[in-house]
Amino acid sequence: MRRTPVGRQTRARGIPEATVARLPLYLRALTALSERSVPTVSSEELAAAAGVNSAKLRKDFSYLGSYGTRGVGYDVEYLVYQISRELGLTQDWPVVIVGIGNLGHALANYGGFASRGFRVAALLDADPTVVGSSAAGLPVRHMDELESIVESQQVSIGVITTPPGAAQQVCDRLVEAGVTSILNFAPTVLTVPDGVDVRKVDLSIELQILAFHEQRKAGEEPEAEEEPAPSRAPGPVRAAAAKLRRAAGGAKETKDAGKDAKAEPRGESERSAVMPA
Amino acid sequence: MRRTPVGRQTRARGIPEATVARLPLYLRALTALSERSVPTVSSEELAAAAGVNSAKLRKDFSYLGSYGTRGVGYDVEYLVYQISRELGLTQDWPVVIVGIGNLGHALANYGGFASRGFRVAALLDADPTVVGSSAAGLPVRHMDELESIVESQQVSIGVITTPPGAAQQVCDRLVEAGVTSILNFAPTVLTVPDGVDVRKVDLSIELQILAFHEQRKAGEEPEAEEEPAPSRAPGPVRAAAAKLRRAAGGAKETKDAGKDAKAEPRGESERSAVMPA
DNA sequence: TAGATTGTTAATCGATTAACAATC
DNA sequence: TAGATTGTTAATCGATTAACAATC
Repeated sequence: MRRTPVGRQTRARGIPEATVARLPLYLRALTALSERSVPTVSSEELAAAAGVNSAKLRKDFSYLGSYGTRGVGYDVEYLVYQISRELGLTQDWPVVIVGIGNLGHALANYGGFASRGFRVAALLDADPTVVGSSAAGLPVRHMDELESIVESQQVSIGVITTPPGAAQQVCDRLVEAGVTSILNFAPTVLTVPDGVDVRKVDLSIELQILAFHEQRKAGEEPEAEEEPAPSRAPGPVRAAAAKLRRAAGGAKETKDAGKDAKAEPRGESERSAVMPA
Repeated sequence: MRRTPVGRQTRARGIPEATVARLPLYLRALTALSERSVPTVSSEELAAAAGVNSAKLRKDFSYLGSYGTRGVGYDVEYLVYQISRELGLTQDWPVVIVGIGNLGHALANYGGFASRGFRVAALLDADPTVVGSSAAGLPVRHMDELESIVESQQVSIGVITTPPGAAQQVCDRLVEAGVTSILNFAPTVLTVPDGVDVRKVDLSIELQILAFHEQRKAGEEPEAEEEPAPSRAPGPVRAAAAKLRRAAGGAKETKDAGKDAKAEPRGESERSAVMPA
């Protein structure tokens, strides 16, 4: 259905985004099995290790091709290779990291990059007091060198770990220099031209989502006390009301403890809240 | 439809997970407007600032209640308050960070936490050479103190930034001590009992997803050269084949450049690849 | 062969989007 | 009033899941 008319050994294209986002999970689980020299694995076992359900895993794999053996399972090594290839991890990806603060340092040292074909081509910073220092055995170089590094090392992926104020400007320079994929850790929405991919990691978003659910675990009162009625008055009056409420502040909000006030295992969200059985 | 039978001013519960995940984006955009003293904003403007489309934003807000004014837009301050309240950010959330390496340091210093009601109650580490040092003005304390800190400070959220090998064990102790929400930065699938939420941030997954799309930008050949036919032989033979191919290694894979080989703007994925127009 | 497990179908569920009536 | 913009509907799209025929 999603599959393109299948020729002889042409595999389907148009792998769903949700599937792509899970391939790294499978790959990690498979790599662990491989290191333990486990030769084959069933969809049930692998799904458990990756924290998803087995029907989803089989469906996901079906987009890649028929790499399993009925009655037996999947060959671990073969699948590691196929998924790696599908993700593009069988080739070398030079990346630059821009903004070498705490987070830039952490990323430069992060083992998960190198082991997956990502090679830190350079660490860059605009601050002269940081330039010249070293992180993860690499020298921190000045932003001025960005263009020449991107060009000479054929860098197509940039990682932004600058303060939010500098992110768009850095992004523009990366794109101008030829980078076509950007991983943004700065809490800013980046604007990029067509053909450039941006993905974002916001360290506080996940925490906020946890707070949302945590809040619901707390308020179990069946008959909850009501919020003051939302004012129907126009803007300014509302704003004033908001300030008043905010001033009232810290008071724990119980309000309507609804049907899902109970801890709700969210299953596999896109963002992969993993709750294996 | 999703709405519970509506009483007088009871707002809907059961906000979709996808909506919850976007509330922090809206909140950030609104906070920026608030700092510029912008009094009201339309769904169109706010959507652009948050990097989503306006229909989605209005739909999202409709789950929270009717906080806009037709013909006018939304009162910025009022909406900041409502979203903060919905996310549970109007209360104080003490968190512990376990594992004070580079990433733990980065998180301890991360401004986005404090500004949203998250307070670092303690930094913990098992390594005696790290214990006693300080990060972000806080002393690093020994793991032994975990239980007493969680109890005395009523900590319900724990952040794990340990090496992968230690993560499950740390998780178990956190849960045992009373923590019911866990943000996991270690690349491991954590097992937790019902009622405990786990969210995961994997720094390399996003990079792998970028690589997947980057790979497709490169191979534009209309008639692509085929992959060697997937072997239909059983396990061991495949494994051998895989090893052979891997040895052949670095060679750039062009293979089937399918219909979506072109750079595909992914729109708003769950993981929020933001590509504003 | 009998047992195991894949790959696929089809039903269901949830999320996105355009369009527009309601209404400020 | 006329213009603007929300809140909601309904259609569409995409993702999940259980179930099972195919087949090792």
